[in-house]
Amino acid sequence: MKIGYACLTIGVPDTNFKSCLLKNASENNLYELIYHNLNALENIIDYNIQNQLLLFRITSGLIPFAGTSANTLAWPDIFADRLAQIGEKIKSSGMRVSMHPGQYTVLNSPDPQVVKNAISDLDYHAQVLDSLGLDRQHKIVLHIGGIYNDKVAAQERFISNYHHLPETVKRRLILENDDRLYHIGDVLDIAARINLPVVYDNLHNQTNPCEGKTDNCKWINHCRNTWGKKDGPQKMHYSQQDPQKKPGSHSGTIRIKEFMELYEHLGRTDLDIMLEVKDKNLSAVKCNNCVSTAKTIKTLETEWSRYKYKVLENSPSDYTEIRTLLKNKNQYPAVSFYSLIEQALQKEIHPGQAINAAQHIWGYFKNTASEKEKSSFAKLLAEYNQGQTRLQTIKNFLWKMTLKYNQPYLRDSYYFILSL
DNA sequence: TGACGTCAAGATCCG
DNA sequence: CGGATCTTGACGTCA
Repeated sequence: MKIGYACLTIGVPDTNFKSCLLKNASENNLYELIYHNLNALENIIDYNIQNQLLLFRITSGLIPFAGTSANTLAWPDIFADRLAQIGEKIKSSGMRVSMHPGQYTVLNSPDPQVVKNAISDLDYHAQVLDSLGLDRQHKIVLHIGGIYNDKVAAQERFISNYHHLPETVKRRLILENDDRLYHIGDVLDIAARINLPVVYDNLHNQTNPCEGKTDNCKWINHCRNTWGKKDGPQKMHYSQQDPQKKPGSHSGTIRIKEFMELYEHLGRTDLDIMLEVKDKNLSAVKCNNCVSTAKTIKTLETEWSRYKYKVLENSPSDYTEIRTLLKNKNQYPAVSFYSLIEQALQKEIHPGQAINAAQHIWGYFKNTASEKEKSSFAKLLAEYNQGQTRLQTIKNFLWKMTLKYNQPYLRDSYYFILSL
């Protein structure tokens, strides 16, 4: 079982993607953007390998405006070597990647121009994966599209347009249930007629269930049969509802107990799970660590080193409890560990605790900081105490100090990137 | 015509 | 001037 995340990282240096407005999409500009984005992608792949994250979705924004008339750059040729290099890392590490055109790529539109654009966009996605030198187990995920007042006709149009796709796309295409129009039953019907694998999305099935059936395991096992040997292991999308937001909104982090319930109820590990969640790689590492049986307390200690100051800021009592939990070096209490972190991060930050955590961070600098920096920090704390400065300002200051005085331990801390 | 979703660019505001 | 915060853009469908 591989567990992965989609498109972006948090807290990993030099992994941001760039884009531009349509009006600025000159060849020169596009060249620079692609050059930058391929470096970012390679840095993400490196990070994934280091952290044993072997499932990943590549962002559709990798090549800005690819597949549209705004980008006439021969990017597959120009960047052939770079793409091949990155592909080698993916292959040699055993990583599986995918791509997922968004809700605006609609293959079954009654408008021929929209269909043409969709085909061109799918072709672009296939070109990326082909240029990376990856086989057909590296998939392209697509939704069915719109209904246009006639669902039957719309489904027929999807199938007929599918047949017009180039082989490079067909061999990678897999279909996903969406949160509004085509539920998992619809998608299974369509997929059966054109022999495509189906990706089950649990949250989409919650907001758009098939015949009111929300038994995840049932649908997952149903979809299993759509996956052929050449397609690689079955894939599914997993996400959780953000309780604060409207139905269908992804949660900030994967609540680990809820995830483990599904994992254990499933009782099989011959499938890959793509997480869709705001904290991206953080949840992927979390879930990975919790399903792994081969890890030791050392893994959790490394994770703790990243979370600890953030936990201290939100909840000193949970901080103490986690430290106690990690004292027994012969156990591997991963789920308890992450549950306590989740509990801590849900708590409201009290100013006194925030100052305490900031002072812990400051401890790394108090002997080396200049007089000016010392007085700046003191001033910020005092202002924050009186409600005149935001906590974020203090954190920005400490982040600058972290880079200036090169403190790797702090540089990797989630204290700086988890804002909730 | 606005909402939907997602991200970063671009614009604007502030000290 | 630099940094923080707000608005816009790019896509297509549906209410």
